[in-house]
Amino acid sequence: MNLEQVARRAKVSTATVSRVLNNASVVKGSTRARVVKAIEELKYHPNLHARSLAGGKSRTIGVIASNMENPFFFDIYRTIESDAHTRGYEVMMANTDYRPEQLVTSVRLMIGRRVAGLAAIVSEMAPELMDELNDSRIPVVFYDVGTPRGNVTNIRVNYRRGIEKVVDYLYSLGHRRLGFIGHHAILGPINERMKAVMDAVARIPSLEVRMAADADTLEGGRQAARQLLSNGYEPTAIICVNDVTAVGVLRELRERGIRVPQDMSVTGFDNVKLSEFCYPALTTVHIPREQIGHIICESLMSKAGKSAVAEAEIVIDPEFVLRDSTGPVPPGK
Amino acid sequence: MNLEQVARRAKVSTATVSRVLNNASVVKGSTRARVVKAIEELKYHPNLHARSLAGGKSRTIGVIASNMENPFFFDIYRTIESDAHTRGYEVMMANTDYRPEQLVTSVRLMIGRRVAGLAAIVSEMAPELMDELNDSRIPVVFYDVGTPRGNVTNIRVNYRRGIEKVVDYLYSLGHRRLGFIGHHAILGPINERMKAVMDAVARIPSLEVRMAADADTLEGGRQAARQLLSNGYEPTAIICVNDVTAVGVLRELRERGIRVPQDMSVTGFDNVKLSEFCYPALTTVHIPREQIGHIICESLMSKAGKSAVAEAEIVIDPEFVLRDSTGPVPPGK
DNA sequence: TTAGGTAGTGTAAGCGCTCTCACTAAACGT
DNA sequence: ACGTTTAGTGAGAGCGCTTACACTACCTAA
Repeated sequence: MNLEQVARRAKVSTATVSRVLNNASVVKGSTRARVVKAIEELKYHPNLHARSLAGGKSRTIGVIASNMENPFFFDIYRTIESDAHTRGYEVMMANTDYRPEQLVTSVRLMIGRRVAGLAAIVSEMAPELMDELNDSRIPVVFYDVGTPRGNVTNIRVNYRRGIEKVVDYLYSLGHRRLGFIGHHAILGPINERMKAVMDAVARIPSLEVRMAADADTLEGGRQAARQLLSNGYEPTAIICVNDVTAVGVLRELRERGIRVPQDMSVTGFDNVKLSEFCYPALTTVHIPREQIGHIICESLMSKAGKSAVAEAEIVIDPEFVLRDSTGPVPPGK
Repeated sequence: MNLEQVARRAKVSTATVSRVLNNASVVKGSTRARVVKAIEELKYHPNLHARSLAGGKSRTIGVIASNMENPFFFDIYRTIESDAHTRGYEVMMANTDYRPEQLVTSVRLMIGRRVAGLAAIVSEMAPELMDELNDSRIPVVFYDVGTPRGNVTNIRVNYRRGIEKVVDYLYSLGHRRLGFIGHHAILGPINERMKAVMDAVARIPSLEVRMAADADTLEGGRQAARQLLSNGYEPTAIICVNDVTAVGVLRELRERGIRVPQDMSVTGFDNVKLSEFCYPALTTVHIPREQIGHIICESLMSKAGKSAVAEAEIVIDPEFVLRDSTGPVPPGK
């Protein structure tokens, strides 16, 4: 089932069928009608591979994320998808599960598909990628990792500033022994995040912090909390790398009969919808995911034409969100 | 950057480069090494469109879901992806947001990409699709909707049975005035689900039920709860179409100072991970999402070769899961 | 010695499209 | 009457691969 069969049935050339498919206005009404009829009768579906091969373009943008299960990533993805659709682009998604090899595989897949643009919302990195991407000539946006290059734009959140806001607030409530719950992402910005926490804590001499990490899931947060609390360490507040793990932490604390926020304060990060719906609602830090999605699309789509780039690096300052999971340090602690 | 340039640099023909790319064992070691070197030096990435055009196959399977934001769909997706990868297939995802037109668009997209198999985990339907899919000759699995045909397998959950278990349990606790929270999915099985609820309730004369619906999100569940409780109707138990909306309902009840389960019982559906992590943990019905994913892959991949199908329709009986969000009807109600 | 493998490689015909260019016929201007 | 423009269509070259087939060495057996 191909163009030629449609052409034959409509008694036109393949060129004309192609014109009809691409809405070229040059086709006469009656001819167009014949072609459309043939297409429907034959239930013809153009081969997209042939199309992008011949056309040299794909009108598709690729989105790679570390963990689509976490609504943080999904929210960005959704915005990109919506923006892309309104501009007539398709979106292809890929998940890396925080695995650098999978990142490499996914990037190669996207390059192989000759995407018109590529967004990588990932925490992991593989050094060889930057070179490959650079001379693939594809417009690329990295969130959180990577370095700005010719065709590569970067968006990052001032994580350090966000953490400082959290730490300062907890300090003001009297907390001195803190815990930090991370997730497994050996390379890249999570280390930076750990470092951000360390630094934020180090600014204030009387503060103390211990860390634990597990998967970036509800269950992972719970496991990490178990780990953190298993060594006799008794923090009065737990800072979580994101909202999802924080909800896992809440669960573990409930299990142990530790009340939040009376006995223990907990903070999230991202301000995902779930953070308002869990109990208690999480004090967190808002990351403007829609804005990030829009910026990514804008950057990708505009770059698609020319190669001039307005800004190579965009930094976002996150906002502190106060809810119910934080309170004054319990008396006597 | 194409095969020919690689061939030139490695001083071989394009056929040989192609053989190397496809691991044909026929190539001599030294030749293969030259080609691999050239590929790396040129940072060559084969054009996947050309590949599947020439090869006539795509080694890609398509997955279409109503709402990837809901972990129910994502869990199935993940299983499919994992199974597919181990068999050397790629997966393409598409979201419909419960919109039938979007389903049609997505299916056409997948057909256009000549996917090796297609899984539609959707609640919506468009009648014209079944014909199109049928003579696309692509192996298809529908979850929850559609009708078995030549190349179309169906998987469905015995939703009716699941609801009956929930209703019976609530009845045994003394509940007589029920609420049902659905989501917007006008066509397809949600109506069936509404009907299943009606029927399950109708079996027991003393039972009464009212319905409300909104989006399939946390916020949607909350809105629907508001709607349900706004008319002076005072149910003692709320049955939710799934866990996500149930968590939204919990939030609204908390807001209103209605305690769960002391003042009101709430049930979910799906047994998504979140249902254990919210507070109180949800009484729900388990749908074996991994099993569903495996069945889908099995069906798609095995059918890829021959067209003989073992079973055209597979029905799964869901299991009741008792947790903390349900309790005896409050005294005096 | 020669016929017949076999291993390794090259040639070239597609795959199903898009798009440039050439062409025809009708409409126009002078 | 004639050239000139314009609208509509067709022919055919490519896009970057895969793969059937042809070919060249070299080896083996009778």
